[in-house]
Amino acid sequence: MKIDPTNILKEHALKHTKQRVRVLEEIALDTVAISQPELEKKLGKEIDRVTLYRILNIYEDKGILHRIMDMNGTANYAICSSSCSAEHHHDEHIHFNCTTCNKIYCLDVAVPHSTMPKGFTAKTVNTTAYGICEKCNLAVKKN
Amino acid sequence: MKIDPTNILKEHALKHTKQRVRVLEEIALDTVAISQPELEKKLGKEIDRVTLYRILNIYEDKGILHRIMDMNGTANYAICSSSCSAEHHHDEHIHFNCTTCNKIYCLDVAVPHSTMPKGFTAKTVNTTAYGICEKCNLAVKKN
DNA sequence: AATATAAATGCAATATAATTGCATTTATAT
DNA sequence: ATATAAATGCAATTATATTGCATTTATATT
Repeated sequence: MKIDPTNILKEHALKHTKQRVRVLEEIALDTVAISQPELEKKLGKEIDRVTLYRILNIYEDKGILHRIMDMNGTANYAICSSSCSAEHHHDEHIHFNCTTCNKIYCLDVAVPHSTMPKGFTAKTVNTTAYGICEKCNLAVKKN
Repeated sequence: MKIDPTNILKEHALKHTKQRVRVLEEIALDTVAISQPELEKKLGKEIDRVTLYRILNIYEDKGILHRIMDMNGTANYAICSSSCSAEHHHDEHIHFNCTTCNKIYCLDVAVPHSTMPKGFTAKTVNTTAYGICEKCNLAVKKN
């Protein structure tokens, strides 16, 4: 995914700081979502823990990133598709959480719709499939 | 939901202790999932924090409870339907997470199936809808 | 019913994660 | 060039989870 951090920050009226740029760069490196601890490990020397928290929060608020919780309650972040906004996260796609390598993929698969019971109004629907990802499936075959 | 703690414990070859019974009783009170902090608040006088963690973990392992993470990374617990086992959690239903009261409902709605991309093998699929639950929707209308 | 023993509990200590307050630094509008 | 409003980093705090170990408890056996 090719992103332009400077432009993203401008679009959302956020100050352009090197920490904010670095976070976006790091997350954009992979289409796979990256976890908070991984980010912290990668950026820990350059960016303070607290600052990282704050940057991730503001990015989520603005709809720049979206946050996916894995089964351990760890936050994972991925760049939102361009149609996201602060009001409405367009994260109605399927996440695939590999139980071997723990990576979270954003799958390009339509979310099947299901009707809610009477009285319940759904805003967003999130589907996460747990299983073995392509890479780990291949790794098993090799051994 | 009518459950028999003594029987459940026996079925899973778990020792019958008053703490374990209390946890099951408390969770069975409501069809809605209960969060770890809520449980802790309710049982904190009777059961030690650590013991509670351990009981919840063992119940999850055995397939007696299933754990649903809410968007804050907080664990919520609900009694598994009888078809659950240690090997295979039958949690292929839809959860509804109310963004107002934060409660998580286990909806009795079939999970729509979606096909995984080539190379990905899914074991379980979890769908969570976020929105306003029946109770909170009614509460709004009243005001 | 008494007792051996293996497991569960509770407490203290430790580890890990997240948040808050505040002084300093930095981006940007003028 | 500079004023100022915001972001950062650090220290301290608070919250959450885990580990080790002594004590208690459930249950199988006699």
